Amino acid sequence: MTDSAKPTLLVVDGHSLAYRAFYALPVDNFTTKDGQHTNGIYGFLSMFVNLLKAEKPTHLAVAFDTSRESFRTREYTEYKANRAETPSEFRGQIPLLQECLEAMGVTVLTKPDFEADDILATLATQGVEAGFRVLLCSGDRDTIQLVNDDVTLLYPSVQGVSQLKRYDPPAVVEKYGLAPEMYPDIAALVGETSDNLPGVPKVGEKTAVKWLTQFGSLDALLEGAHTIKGVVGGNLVAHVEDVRRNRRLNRLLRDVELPVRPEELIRQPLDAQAVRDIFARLEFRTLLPRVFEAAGEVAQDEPQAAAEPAPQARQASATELAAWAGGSQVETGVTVTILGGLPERIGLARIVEGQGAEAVEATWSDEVAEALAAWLASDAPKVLSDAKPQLKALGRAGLRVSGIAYDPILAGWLLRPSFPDKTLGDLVERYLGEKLPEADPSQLVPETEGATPGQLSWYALRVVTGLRDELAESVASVLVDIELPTLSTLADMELAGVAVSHEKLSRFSGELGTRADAIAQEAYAAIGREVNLGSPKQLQEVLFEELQLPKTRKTKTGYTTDAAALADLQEKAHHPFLDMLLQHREATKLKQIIDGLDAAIAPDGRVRTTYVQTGSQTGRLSSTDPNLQNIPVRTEESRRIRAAFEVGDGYDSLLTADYSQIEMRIMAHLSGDPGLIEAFNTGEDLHRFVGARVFGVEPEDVSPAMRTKVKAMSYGLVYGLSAFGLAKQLRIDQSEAKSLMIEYFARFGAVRDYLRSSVEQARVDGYTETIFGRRRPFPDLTSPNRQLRENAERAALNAPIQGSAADIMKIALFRIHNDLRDLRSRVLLQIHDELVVEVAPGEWDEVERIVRERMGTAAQLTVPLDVQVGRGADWNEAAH
DNA sequence: ATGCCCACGTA
DNA sequence: CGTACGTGGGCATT
Repeated sequence: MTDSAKPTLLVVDGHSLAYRAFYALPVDNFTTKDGQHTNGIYGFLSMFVNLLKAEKPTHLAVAFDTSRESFRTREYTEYKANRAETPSEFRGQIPLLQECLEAMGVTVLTKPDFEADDILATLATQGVEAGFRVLLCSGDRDTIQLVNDDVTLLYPSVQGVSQLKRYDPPAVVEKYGLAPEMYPDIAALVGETSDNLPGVPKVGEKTAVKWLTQFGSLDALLEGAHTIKGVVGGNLVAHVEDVRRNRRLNRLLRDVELPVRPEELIRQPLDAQAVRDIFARLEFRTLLPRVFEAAGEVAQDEPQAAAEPAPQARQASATELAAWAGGSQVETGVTVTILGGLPERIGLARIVEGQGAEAVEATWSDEVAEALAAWLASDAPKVLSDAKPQLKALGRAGLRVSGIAYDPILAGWLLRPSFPDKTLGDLVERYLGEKLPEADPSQLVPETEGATPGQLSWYALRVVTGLRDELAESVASVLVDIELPTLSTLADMELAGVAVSHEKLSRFSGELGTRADAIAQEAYAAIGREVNLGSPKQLQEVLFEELQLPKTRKTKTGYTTDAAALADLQEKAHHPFLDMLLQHREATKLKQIIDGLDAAIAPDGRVRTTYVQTGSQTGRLSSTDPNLQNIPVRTEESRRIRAAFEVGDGYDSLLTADYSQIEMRIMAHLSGDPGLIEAFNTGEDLHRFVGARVFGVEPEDVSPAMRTKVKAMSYGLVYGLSAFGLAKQLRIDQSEAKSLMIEYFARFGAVRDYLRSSVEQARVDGYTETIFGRRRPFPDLTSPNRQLRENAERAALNAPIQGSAADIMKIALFRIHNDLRDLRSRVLLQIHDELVVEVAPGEWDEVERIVRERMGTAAQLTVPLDVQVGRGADWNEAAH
C-alpha cells in the first residue's frame, strides 16, 4: 500500500489546543452577550477546520482530559502540582466545545484516570497496526515520542495555534538531535517545569543530547553516571532517581482501553441543525460556513438516511379541490404561496393511516377562492406552517380561516424559545433528518425544483408528529389555548393597521430638524469645531481628549457617551457642550422616530406593523417594520407623536385599555405574600401602601422620595435587582440601598422566599413555567461561569412573571377579538400591557364593557386585575 | 452590501 | 452588577 493510498487517522488533543487558544485570543472579542467566554472554543475550532481542510483525514477523533487527576498524580503527587488552577472561564468552555464537536459528527474521547495524550498514544499505535497514516495534533511536547514513519505530530508554534509545525522523524532529529523515541529521555534529564518534574540541575537540552549520543541510551547513561566528571556529573548521580521517575511519568500509555477502534472513527456527516443551534448560542457566524465547507466532502460521501419521497401533488380544478378538502376529517396540511400580498397558489396534503400521503394543489383564482371558502372557514382541522402571513393573504382575498389545529413554527418556538427554528426547513431537518427541497434562487433556471405548496403541506404535517411527541402537556395547551387563537387575532390587527397623520408628523419633524440644526451650531461654537454629534467615536475625542473631561464607564470600544453618563459629567465638570449634546440627542432621536414612522404610512393613511409571535423568549410579542411597541410616551413633547395616531375615517374614537401594575399583581399572586395581596385588595395606591409598610409611617405620610424608592425597589424585584443596581438607579449609597432592601423584605418576606424558591426550582427542573404552563429552559443556571449563571438567575426570576403577564394579555386579546366579531370596532395595537381599539360610532359602551370584562377576567388571581380605560380622538388623548 | 457597536425608545 | 424587545447611525469590513 502506498502512503497516499492509506487512510488517514487524525487524533487531536482537545484540551491542550483549546487551552492554548484560550490564552492566544483576547477574551473581549470572544464573549457572548450573555457573558459566555468562547475564545478557547473559537480558537480551537478555527484551527480544527483548517486542519480538516488541509489534511483531509478519513478518520477522526478528539481526546480530552477528564480532570487534573490521573494515574500520574497518584504515582507522584507533585505531578503538575505547580500549575495554576485551571481558570473557570476556560473549564466552562470544554463541555461546549465537546458539544460543538459532537454536532460536527466528531468522536470525542475521554478516559477517566488517563490524559488525552495517552489516548493519542493508544490510537496512534493501533492506527499504525491497522494500516493508517496517523496525524497527531497536540500542544504537549511529550507526544514527540510517538512520531515515527507512519505517525506525524502537528505541534502549535509559539506564534499561535493557527501555525502548526510538522514533526516527522527527520524534523525531530533536526530539532532535537535524536530520534523521536528518545525525546522522553531528553525530557527526563532536562525536566519539565510545566509538569513540575524537576530535572538534573545545570543540564539542558544540549548536554542531555550529548550524553545520550555518547552512551546510546538513558539506561546506559544512568549506569555510567559516576564516570561523568564535574559538577554536572555529580548532579546527575544525585538525581538519578528523579530522572527515572520523570521517565516513568512522561512515557505515554499505548494500551489504554478505549470504546472504539481506529476503523470506527471514520468521519461522520455533521448534524447541520445541531451545529447551527450551538453556533447560534456561541454567537459564531463566520465559523459556520467554514465548518460546513470542511465537512462538505464527508457529507457528500455519506449516504443520507433514505428520505421518504414527497408525493407528487395532483393539479386539481376548483371543484376537485373543494371536494378533496371536504372529504375527510383527517388533519389537512395547507400551504398558501403568496405573491404581492395575495394568494398565488394553494396546496393541500393529507396523510391517511395505512394509505400513505396525498397532495393536491391549484393556482389561485376566484373559482378556487369560492370553492374553498366554506371549508377554510370551517372547524375542519388544518396545519399551517408560519400561518400568519398566509392568513393575511387569504384575508386580503376576502377569506376567513378557522380550525387552525397546529402551526409547527409556533410549536417549535414554545419548545425552544431561545433558539426557535425559523423555517419549515429547519424543522424538517430537526425532526425528519431530511432536507426540504429548495430551488436555488441564484439560478435563472434552477437545477433543483423547490417543494410545491402541496409538498410543503405534506412536510408540515410530518413534522407535527415529532413536535407533538416533544411538547409537554402544559405547553401543548399554551399552543392550543393561547397561541393559536392569538395568531388569527394578530393577522386581523396587522391587516387593519392604525391611522397615522402625516401632517402632524411632518410638521413636528420640521420643527425638530430646525431645532437640531440650531443646537448643533451652538454645540460646535462651544468647542470651536464641527463634529458629527451622532458619532460616539468622534464625541469621545472631543470629551475625553480635547476637553479632558473625566472618563466615564468603559464600553467595548472606549468610554460611554450615553445620556446618564453625560448627565453625570455635567454635574462633575460643567461644560456648555454637554448640555447642547444632550438636547441635540433628544431632538434628533425624536425626529428619527418620526421620520421612520412617516415613511411607513401606506397610501391609505395607515401604518401596519408585523407582530412577531415568536419574537421573545418569555411569551411576549415583538413588533417590527415599524416597531409600534416603543413609540415614545415619557415626555410631554414626545407625546405629540402619539397624538399623530388617530382614529380612522368612519370610526368614532380610540379606546386604550391597560393593566395597571400587572407584573406586581402576578408577583403578589405567585408569592402569596399577605402584605402585597392586601395592598392590591385595599385599592390603596400600591407604592404608597408599600412605602407606608417599609418606612413605618401612615400611608398619607409617605413622601414622594419614599414612594420613588419603594417603587424602584418593587419594579427592580421583578428583574432580579441587586443592591448595587438599586443604588445606581436611585443615586443613593449602596448601604442605603441595602437597608432599603432589608426593610422591604422584612415586610414582604414571602416575595423573597418566592423569588429564591422559583430559581431553585428552575435549577432542578431546567426550566421556568408561567401560570399557564409556558416553559422557558435555562441551561445556564448550573454553569460554572458566574456571570453566565447570575444572568440566567435574573432571567429565570423574571420569566414566569413577564411570561404570565404576556399569557394573560394574549388571552384577553383574542377573547376581545372574538367578542368584536359582529361589531365594526376592532383591536389595532398591543403594547404588552395595553390595547388600542378603534371604536365604531355607536359601539362605545358595548366595546368598553367587553374590554373591561375580558381583561379583568383573563386570569383568576388572588388579587384583582385592574384595567384603566381611556377614550379620545387620538392615542395621546385616549391615554388620559 | 453586511455586520457590529452604541445609544435609546417602549413595557 | 435589572428583564424583554427593535431601530438607526456610524464605522469597519467584505
